[in-house]
Amino acid sequence: MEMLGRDFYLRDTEMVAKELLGKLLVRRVDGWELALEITETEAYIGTDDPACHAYRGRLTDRTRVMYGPGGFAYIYFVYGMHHMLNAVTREEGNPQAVLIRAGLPLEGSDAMSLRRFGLPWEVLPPAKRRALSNGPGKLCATLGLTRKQNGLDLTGSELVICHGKPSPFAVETGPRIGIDYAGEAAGWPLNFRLVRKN
DNA sequence: CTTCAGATGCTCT
DNA sequence: GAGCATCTGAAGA
Repeated sequence: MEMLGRDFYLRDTEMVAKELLGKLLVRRVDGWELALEITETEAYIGTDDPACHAYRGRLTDRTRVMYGPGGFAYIYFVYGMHHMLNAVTREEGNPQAVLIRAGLPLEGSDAMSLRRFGLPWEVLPPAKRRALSNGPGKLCATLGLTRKQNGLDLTGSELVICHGKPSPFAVETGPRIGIDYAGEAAGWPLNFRLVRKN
């Protein structure tokens, strides 16, 4: 599978968020190659977005990666126990990012299952199979992503995004999740979900 | 299926 | 010290 190049990320964040749907998120760790199809994303569009960590130009150690060029991983820690994975977008100095909220295991599901539950994929009940990567915190736990991976180059090798198999799907748009503090901006239609028809 | 509380620690004021 | 881009299990309907 061909990896997305830097230019993919140096564009309009909303467009990148939509186009990341159906792409393959590939994580190489402990000799494994894990891959998920991205099924939900969310755009955080910079200094004028009250929900964005870089709102009003806030620049701290945590948000620093967002101020660099697109195509790098912005991974942060919330709620005392969960990590969130974002793909930084736009050019250097324009702090925007796409939160990867969910995916479907496509490769290495056995390794993912062992990492999360200590059980092989074959014996996982359907509910636990779904729980591997149907939320942003779960996805990071399953792929072994923590703040140690913050700043990884998405055009490198440990964590990359590739073109998926061509397969038609629809895109559903909705409000962003879990950011009520952002007021009206929570309702901006910047959440995108991949929906495949039957 | 739904709601709900508690967990837990880093980040910024 | 307050709040957070969440998850889980338990309980009810």
